[in-house]
Amino acid sequence: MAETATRGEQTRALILDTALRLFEEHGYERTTMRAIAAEAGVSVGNAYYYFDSKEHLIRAFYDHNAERHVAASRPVLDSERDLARRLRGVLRAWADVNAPYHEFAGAFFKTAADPHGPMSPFSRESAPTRAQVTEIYREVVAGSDTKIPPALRSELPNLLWLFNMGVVLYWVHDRSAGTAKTYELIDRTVPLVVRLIGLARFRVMRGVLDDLLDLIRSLSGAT
Amino acid sequence: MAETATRGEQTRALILDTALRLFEEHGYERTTMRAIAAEAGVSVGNAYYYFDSKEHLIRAFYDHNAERHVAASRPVLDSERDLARRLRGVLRAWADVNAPYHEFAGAFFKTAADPHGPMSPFSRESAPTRAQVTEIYREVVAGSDTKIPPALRSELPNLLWLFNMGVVLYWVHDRSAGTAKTYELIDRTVPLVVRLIGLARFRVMRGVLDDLLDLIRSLSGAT
DNA sequence: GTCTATAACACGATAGAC
DNA sequence: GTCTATCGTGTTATAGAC
Repeated sequence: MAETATRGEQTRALILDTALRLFEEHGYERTTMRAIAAEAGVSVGNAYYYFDSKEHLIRAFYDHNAERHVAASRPVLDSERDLARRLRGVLRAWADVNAPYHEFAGAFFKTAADPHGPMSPFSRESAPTRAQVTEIYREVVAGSDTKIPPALRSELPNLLWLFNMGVVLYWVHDRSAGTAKTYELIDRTVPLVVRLIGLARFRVMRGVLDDLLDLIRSLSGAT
Repeated sequence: MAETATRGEQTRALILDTALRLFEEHGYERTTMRAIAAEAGVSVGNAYYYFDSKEHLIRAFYDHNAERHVAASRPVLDSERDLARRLRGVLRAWADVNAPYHEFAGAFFKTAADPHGPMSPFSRESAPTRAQVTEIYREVVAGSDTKIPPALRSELPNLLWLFNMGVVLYWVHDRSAGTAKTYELIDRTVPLVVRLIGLARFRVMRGVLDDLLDLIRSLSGAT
């Protein structure tokens, strides 16, 4: 593609890369905008020219990693048909992609938690990136040979995205070496989730499931 | 009890009350420590003498509201035996108690999301308050006449506390008038939860449930 | 449109005197 | 316990250069 990015794009990328590196090295809070600008060899004003705020650097990082997550999910989506393997592969891909940033992910998570802020994963500004990731889970479901109750099928990608958010929640709190516990969480919850999906066929579960889906449809859009 | 609080306790309470009032009136971010100190008639340094940081004011608020939640849950716990009614009553009590602070709860939520920060509901510093609230859910279960599978019984209070956190997550994002949607969420999820607990008796569910409980025991304590 | 340099502002937080 | 003075940092403003 375009080997030659415009000068602005280059500067923007330089500032972002520098910021991410300093965040990795010294943490988010302890990295000042002045330090980022100095290390990148630009003025503070220039950094603010490309990023409206320090938090917007996190958003750029978030969008960037969502794309890497999509790419890292490609192999398993192209090679596996079993639902559990597909889901497990995509979640592990997420953890792999984000591993280098685990140290400062807390700060990222904190700004993401601001309910009406632009960084919230539920916000309008996050909609494009959210759609991009939800699309992975649509493909996880669509490309699987596992039988899925039709009532559940359309809502399932959104539920799996929510499940992904749950894994993120555990991950940011995970202090085990190499976030081993998060990988264990993925490996052990995925079979449970798939079994629950299978259980949805049974008469006794159908009542609960239908009510749940009905509830989700009626309450979505609180933000 | 002690009609005469020490001077320190009085000053502390004065600062806290003033802060909460200003948070309600102008929001958390827009209320400065200078404004709190000025309005309370003390110096900024004195405010910091009693509260290590602005966020610690939120912690004091959180502890205070946990106590009010316990008190507000008393009536339903003393009068109802049905599990669904008890659970519903306690959750609605939480929403009632926190209603006046919904506007600035987002800021509170944001600082609570910092994984290794002292405000995280999973942190060691939060353990006493968390225990206090979990105790409500232990009582919800213990005082109920609904049949609960023994395997589930001991872990259930913790799971219900987690469920409460889920309701909080929805609540902070809820922009409906009077957070009507949150009350709807409570009213409609509680029967589902209770039905799921009942389903735990069935053979097909037992496998999933046992694995889940096993997983929880093995992964708890990631923080 | 892209970038620099410098100063200034607001606010959370701290130091040290009394 | 309480105060005043001061610091560090995110952010903005100004005034311009290429």
